[in-house]
Amino acid sequence: MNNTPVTLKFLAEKLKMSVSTVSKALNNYPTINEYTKKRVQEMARDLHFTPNKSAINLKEKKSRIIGIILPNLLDHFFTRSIYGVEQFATQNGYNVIISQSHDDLEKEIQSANMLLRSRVDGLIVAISKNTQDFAHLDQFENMGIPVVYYTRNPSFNLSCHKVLGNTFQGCYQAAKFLIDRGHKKIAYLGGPKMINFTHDRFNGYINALKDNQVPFSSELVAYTDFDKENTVSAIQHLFANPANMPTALVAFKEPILFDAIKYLRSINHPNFNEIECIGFGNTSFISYLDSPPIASIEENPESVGENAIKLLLQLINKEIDIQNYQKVMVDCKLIVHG
Amino acid sequence: MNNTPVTLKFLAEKLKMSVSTVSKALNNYPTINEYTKKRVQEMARDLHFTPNKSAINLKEKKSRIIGIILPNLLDHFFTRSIYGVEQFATQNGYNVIISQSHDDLEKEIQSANMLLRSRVDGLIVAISKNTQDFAHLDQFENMGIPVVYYTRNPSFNLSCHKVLGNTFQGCYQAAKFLIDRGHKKIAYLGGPKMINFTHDRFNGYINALKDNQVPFSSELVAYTDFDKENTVSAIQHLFANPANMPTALVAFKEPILFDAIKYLRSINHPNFNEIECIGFGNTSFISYLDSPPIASIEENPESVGENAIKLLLQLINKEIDIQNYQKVMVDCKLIVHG
DNA sequence: GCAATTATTTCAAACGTTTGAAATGTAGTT
DNA sequence: AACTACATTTCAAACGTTTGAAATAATTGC
Repeated sequence: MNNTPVTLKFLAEKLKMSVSTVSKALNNYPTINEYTKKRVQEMARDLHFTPNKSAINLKEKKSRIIGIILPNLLDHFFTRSIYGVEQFATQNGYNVIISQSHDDLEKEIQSANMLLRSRVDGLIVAISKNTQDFAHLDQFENMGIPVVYYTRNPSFNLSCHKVLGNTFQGCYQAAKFLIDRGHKKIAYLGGPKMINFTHDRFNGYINALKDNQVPFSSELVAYTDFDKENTVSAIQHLFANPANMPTALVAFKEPILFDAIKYLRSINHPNFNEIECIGFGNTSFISYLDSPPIASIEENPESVGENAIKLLLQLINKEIDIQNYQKVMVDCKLIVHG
Repeated sequence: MNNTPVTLKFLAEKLKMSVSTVSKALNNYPTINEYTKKRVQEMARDLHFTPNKSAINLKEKKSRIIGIILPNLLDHFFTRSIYGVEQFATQNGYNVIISQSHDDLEKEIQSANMLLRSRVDGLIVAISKNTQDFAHLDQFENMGIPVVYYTRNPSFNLSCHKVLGNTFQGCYQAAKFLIDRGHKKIAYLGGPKMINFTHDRFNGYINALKDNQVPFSSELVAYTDFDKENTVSAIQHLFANPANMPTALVAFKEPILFDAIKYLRSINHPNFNEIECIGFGNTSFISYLDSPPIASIEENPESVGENAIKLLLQLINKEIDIQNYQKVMVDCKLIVHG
């Protein structure tokens, strides 16, 4: 359609004034005559002038873009957390570029590099499950671009900003809830050991037992990655000893909890109807299950996202020194169903 | 950390050569001496030179960014379609900015404007459910930036590029499947009438009946938006007449199908166990349901996304004229469960 | 030893914007 | 008429990159 792009220069020529006047008029400089402003703004509107962000970025040395790297968009935790980020970012004039690592380090490095080239003003990242080396992410801080790790983070590393679900508290609460309902044999089905917070969740479980004088039994603890067969054998392990049969179950994440429930039903477990289960998640699908968990540990992903972007913006605006490493915990909430 | 940013100029000063030599060396120009290239590339690596994309975009007049606008990221159809887009875009050196409209026109306009300012090279969009006016999207084509509508599109408008699920074929196939299993009373639970393809799905249903000499009854058709109560009253309507009781159901989308199943079970519908259902979707949660649909209409979102980006890249590369409006249909596949 | 080639490097302008400093215009005072 | 004091506009450089044209250096042939 249009051959000549509508730039400040183009507007300036049309209006027979200088480029700077046009620029200042559009940016509402007080030194520009009101009538001039009106003329410029009308012409800009009529000709559909759209400022070129690349040019602005180049001049301003900032992009007003926040990068997000996360494993995938199929997990509702992540999509819900994005909601929190986007909401708050947009309100503050920032845009968001989302990049999926598909839990693959190579892809994560690619994403990081492209976001670096795009000169994002800050980065929010949930690392892939096999990220051990952080050179690709450290680059950002080396260039003065703040990075906030959220959820999945390098647990051993204290020299980075973190926003985490308080997964300890969530798991504690769940176990406590089951104890209060009279359960003495509460099984714990943990997640992949390489995910950093697997340990925190287990500690929440253990501490709830301890604080309430419920004896711990290692027979009642098993781990699984997200693989179905793996989950089944973990469950078989948990329900193996008739003398030590669980009456309740806390699971690392809802899909594996559902797998567990499904398995117990499929083998016609004698106490199936009495077993009370809780998992991390709280998906809307629960309402469609016939044997739903008694409660869910709601991780408040939107809030995690919002806290991450809030912290990031404070770092970008230098309200917090980039070296003054922060750790923010977002509490979980137990949602009792039915 | 670093005070002076590592730019071409900085490298040039370090190496005591001109900016252009450095640039050409990094871009592997044949006129540059091999030894020089090596020196430059090493220095660039050692100093972690990262080309500034804004500067390149400005010079090249293209961003190598594809914009996507879609209603939300909570619907797996959309997240799966993004997978297809991202995959193919990345392979071809493009990055993707995703923006959610939250099914709100105002937010969609904002997203469009920001993507326009970012000078995306192309746009893929699934419009919000109340987008009637397209000025904010037409801007792109006016600036020569191709737009591909996918899934949700302005149905009345032939002057735009479209990539659509062949929802007619999907629904036809589902109805045909049920007919072949001997059903004569197949109910149809449709989606919001303002979504453009609601009609196509209904037509698939109707045509399957017609082609197989199954009489049509308007009592067996009802519509719902995604609101639960609305769905329940639609279901009540479908199962109201004892003389015309459905034995099967085709639903617009799985969540509403699940609501339907749940309701029928809750009222202890006498034929509940015989009723066979099919919905659009195919989510992984189906495996956890006790009364799962007999089949799902898999819409192949990844393929829809991939077709959209393929078409878009052809338009960007001018392999297809921007005015030569294309319509691509992606077939659905019936997945029989169990 | 010098012109003719060829190889390699540098110059300079451009992309579209912002912004402090300088220039110009206008009105008010004396 | 000359001066000050503003109001308004323009100049010019800068941001980091690319690239054709021009300049320079190195090599070859005679």
